[in-house]
Amino acid sequence: MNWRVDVAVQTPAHSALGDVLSYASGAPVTPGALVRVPLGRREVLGVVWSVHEDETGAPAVELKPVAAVLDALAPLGEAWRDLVAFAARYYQRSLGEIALAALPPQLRDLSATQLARRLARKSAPGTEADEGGGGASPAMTPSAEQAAALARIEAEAGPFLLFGSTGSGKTEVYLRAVAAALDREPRAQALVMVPEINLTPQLEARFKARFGSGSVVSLHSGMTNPQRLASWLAAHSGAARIVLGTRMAIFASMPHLGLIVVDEEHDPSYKQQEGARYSARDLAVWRGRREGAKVILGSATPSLESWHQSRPPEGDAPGGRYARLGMPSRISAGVLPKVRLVDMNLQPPRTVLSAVLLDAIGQRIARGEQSMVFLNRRGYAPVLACGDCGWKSECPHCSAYRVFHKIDRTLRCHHCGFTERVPRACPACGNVDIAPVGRGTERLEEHLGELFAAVRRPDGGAVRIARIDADSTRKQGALESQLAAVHAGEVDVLVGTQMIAKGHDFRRITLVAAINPDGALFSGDFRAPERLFSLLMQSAGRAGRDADYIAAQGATAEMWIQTHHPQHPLFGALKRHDYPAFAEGELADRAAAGMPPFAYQALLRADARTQEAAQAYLAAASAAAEVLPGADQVTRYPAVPLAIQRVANVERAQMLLESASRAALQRLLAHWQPVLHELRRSPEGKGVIRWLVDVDPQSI
DNA sequence: AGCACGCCGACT
DNA sequence: GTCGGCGTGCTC
Repeated sequence: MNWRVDVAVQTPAHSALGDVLSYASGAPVTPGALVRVPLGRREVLGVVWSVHEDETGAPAVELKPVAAVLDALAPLGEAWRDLVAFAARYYQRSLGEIALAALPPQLRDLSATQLARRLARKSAPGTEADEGGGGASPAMTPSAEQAAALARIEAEAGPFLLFGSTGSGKTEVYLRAVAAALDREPRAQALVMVPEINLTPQLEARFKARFGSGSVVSLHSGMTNPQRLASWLAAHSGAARIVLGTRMAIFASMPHLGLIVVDEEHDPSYKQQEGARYSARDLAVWRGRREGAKVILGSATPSLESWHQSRPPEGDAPGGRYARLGMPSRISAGVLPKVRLVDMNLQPPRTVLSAVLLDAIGQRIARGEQSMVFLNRRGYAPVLACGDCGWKSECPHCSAYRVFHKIDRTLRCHHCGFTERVPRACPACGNVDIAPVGRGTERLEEHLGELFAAVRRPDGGAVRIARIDADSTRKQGALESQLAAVHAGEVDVLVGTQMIAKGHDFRRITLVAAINPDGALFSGDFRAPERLFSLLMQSAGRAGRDADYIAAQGATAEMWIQTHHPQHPLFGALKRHDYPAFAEGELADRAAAGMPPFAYQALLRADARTQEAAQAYLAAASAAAEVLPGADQVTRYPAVPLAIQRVANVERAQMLLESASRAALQRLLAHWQPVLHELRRSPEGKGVIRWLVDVDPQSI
């Protein structure tokens, strides 16, 4: 008897190959099994998607046989395959691309015997770590708010939006919800996701302290391939009861999944920005429903999508699909920091740091407290310019300026990476008087150093200023050691990008300042205010985390914001720490303008040698979409260049699709896919390097 | 995506 | 005379 085995292999999103490739097998193979199959001249890893009995015996086309079945490993479950299939369909990618990306990379290079050997070694006695559960650290008594949230999580199906301000103890709720889920069923597993790799170590420590280290594994791209494989295998076998990870972890194979937690669910990093552009948060909700696992989305500043989805019923209008659990009180520090706005219109022109803010920082230094100054732009200056001829440090390959990095005297393009030494004189006219324009964290650090040069700390020492951004933390372990220095009190003023605003628990910081956040207020990107509000709330949350310290010092934690628009409603809501008010305002605007979450969007992007070629492709694609199913309910906007039109000598253009009906948009996209593929081969597709579809784009 | 084949410039 | 540039084409 012969079988035809349909296998998902890593075929690119827009190759002419179908979703699955068929192979011959002399024995039946279980769907979900991992196999090695010949593809062209090489042999690749694949996932068996379906198996058909081949009754004819003599097939029309000769199929190549399956090379090997990795039968040491249990086949991937139906629920996992459904998740992969859904993600592939929804985000317009090939099945194999998602399926293979969801597996640990090392699995691709392992033969059947190598894998079997590895698994045998893993299950050998002596390698088992301590059992989870028993060595659990004692938990504190939950607050009334935490207890109420947990009771609803226990009683209702969810999904839940846990809306808790910074310091309200969301992590304790996660820990207890995980404990409850694991107790409910002896084999149950929990998946806990965080937005950034940097945030995994402290969370991992808390979970290991509570549940024992043997049952907790991590899954993120900062791990080595062998580590990732080990974690993945532990999750797949059920040995790991708890998986902590970044967005990639949403595809972890967890046969007994009972709970999914998405911490900081509003964070943009849950949306993958290259390759398959999936949202791990949205997939978490889908996966939870498919597998009967509870889902908890947690945030102090939820995404407007989740906030809207969790709206309570009002009059005869039904509520959203999520249950909203509010935890407004801050337990780790008595009061939220006081928000102070500095009206920069009243400051001398071109002021970087206002006198009042400098004074406030100076007072902190005098008291031995720490301050954090935050500017979302790394480098010394965003542009270098010639005063004589008007030359600017443009990148020759991109439509952007190269950033001046004084520390190594380079001009660096933050888009394509092109780096040169800073010229001694203007490359255009030879003038030696070329000057930095604007400021980044490097320059701010230098500037603060000059301003506080004469100031002494209480112990008589000089003021210590440190900077944390992508440049200062490039080396392995650099972030950890710099954070440790801040914690140890070895820093008085910390300068940094948004990297320092996220999650890190600085105990001794009593002042946080945003130097220049105005850019996002009137940005073309409709989500910019939402991101700014969230960032400022999170930054504010960094101040005064150590309640005992604050109380003992009689200090007040403060969040300072320098702005030219102190009357802006965003700042009004921020002053009151009133996310709901901010959200209602934004949602009203979005509803009026017919934007998400009241509409669904997708982008078609084309990259080409010339802008004309990119736009011609998009225009042809738009014209072809006219007659497709769903087109009558989908608005197609004209093709436009991207904000940064050219990167690494590639011209980029995009086109927005929008619909009040997610189904209609999906229908159109599904029918569009083959057309887009074909169009690339036609004259209209001449010069197009690549195209891609981004469903539910993060920014447009 | 890989990995081939295939047809035109500067080097041992 | 070869090494190698990346343009098109194919992979069950």
